[in-house]
Amino acid sequence: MSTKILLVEDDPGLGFVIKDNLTHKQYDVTLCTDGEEAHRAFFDQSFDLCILDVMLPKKDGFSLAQSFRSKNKNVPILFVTAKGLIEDKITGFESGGDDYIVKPFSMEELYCRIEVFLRRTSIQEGATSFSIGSYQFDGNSISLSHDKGLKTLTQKEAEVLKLLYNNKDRVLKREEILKSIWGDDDYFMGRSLDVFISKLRKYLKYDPSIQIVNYHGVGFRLEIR
Amino acid sequence: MSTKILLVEDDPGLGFVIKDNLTHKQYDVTLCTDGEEAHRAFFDQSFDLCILDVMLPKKDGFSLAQSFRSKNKNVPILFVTAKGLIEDKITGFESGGDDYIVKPFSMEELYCRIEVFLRRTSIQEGATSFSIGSYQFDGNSISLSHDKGLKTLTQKEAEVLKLLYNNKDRVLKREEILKSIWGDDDYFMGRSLDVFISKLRKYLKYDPSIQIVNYHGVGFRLEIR
DNA sequence: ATAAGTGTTAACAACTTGTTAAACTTAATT
DNA sequence: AATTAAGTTTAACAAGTTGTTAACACTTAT
Repeated sequence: MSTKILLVEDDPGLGFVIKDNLTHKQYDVTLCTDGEEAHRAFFDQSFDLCILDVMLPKKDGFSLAQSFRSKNKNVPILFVTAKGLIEDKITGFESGGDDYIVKPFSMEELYCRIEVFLRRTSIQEGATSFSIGSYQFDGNSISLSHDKGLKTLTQKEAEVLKLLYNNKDRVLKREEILKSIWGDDDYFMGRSLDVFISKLRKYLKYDPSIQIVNYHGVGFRLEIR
Repeated sequence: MSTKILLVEDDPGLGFVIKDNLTHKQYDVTLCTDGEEAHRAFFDQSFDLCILDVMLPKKDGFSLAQSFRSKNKNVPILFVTAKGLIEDKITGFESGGDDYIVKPFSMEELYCRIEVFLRRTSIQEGATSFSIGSYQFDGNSISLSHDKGLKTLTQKEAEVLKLLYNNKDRVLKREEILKSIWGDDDYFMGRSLDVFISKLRKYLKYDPSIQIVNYHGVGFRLEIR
């Protein structure tokens, strides 16, 4: 299934060009030319990514984004802005995963941004329930079950475990984990992460084929043999 | 070690302001006011990112970028352009990882771009893997594998090996290696480098067609026959 | 022949990580 | 409003890893 993109752009010419280009790149693009139409589309369907022009006729991109968030806290939103009303608002909004692009931009640039953006968020998403060795993680009750018993994880324990699981094929840099879960990266957050790794190892100790391996000075990798 | 940025901007006032701002953000900025100076700096040291004004007195930003690429095919370059000569040329250049920013821009915006940019390239970098003779280097787990076994390298060992590999067609000056990996160049760092070369040779000894050759008084070159 | 540059090893200092426990924060309950 | 409880962060210390330095042997250039 292809990636669904909601594109909101009031200039019909530009909107068409962008949609056309992205469609050729195999994205499934829905184009809306005003805020209300976009609102309906968003609450009607589900999208992997939204591209919002900040300056729209009735409802501006920011308030639109705000209402999107009430349905889905995680949709990545890429704002399109003209020079001028840039950062103050954008950085203020900054719902974590969002990004922006300044007009005029090339299609190539837009395409790059989208790719980077989707990769970034897909890393975080991934499966919500999964089996890991002889354990079973249920993303709904955020609990780990095993013959030996069931342990309900805390929110953060679950986030760390999910992130590790969704990247079990590679080494996650400490910085990546911290930015992704703690939102920032300082010495104490780093120590906090170590505490969580320590806890997770304890929870997972009944299956020695599961190892959270440290790469000194780099980060961690979940290995399941 | 902080991120090294080469900033090329002919307007001394603007150049100073940008440098000053970025310096406060903990970047290590080298400012050049013309193309020739920039060229020297680039071939003398090594940078994590270049910010090039497109309109420069003698040599314009694009041809400068082209010559930068002859030394290093991977440096991310952020072009600064004035309104007008934007996309056609830029998209034409399109060396993959490059980006551009339109004047006038705010420091905040520049800062955002740099961050996104560096994050993008650092994610790609980590995954650098290559085969070297009968060895395989995995940039993710920073390990060297061979029939004879697997050796996980340290961060610095991996950095030195990667640098050598990426420049296997030429002699790397000691100074270049030191500035690039140690960030500076003094007697003891030089001795430290020798220790690392020694270690790498030991790790690579099972394939005699791989040689780290010393060029007396100059530097090293990785040769794979 | 001499001085400067390089190869190698090993000891030590600096830093990173693992772990436990105490301190703090927040939200719910009495 | 005070008490409890759960979750997270900070502190402390032990253990492990890495980078630098010093020392000495060897090589290259003058």
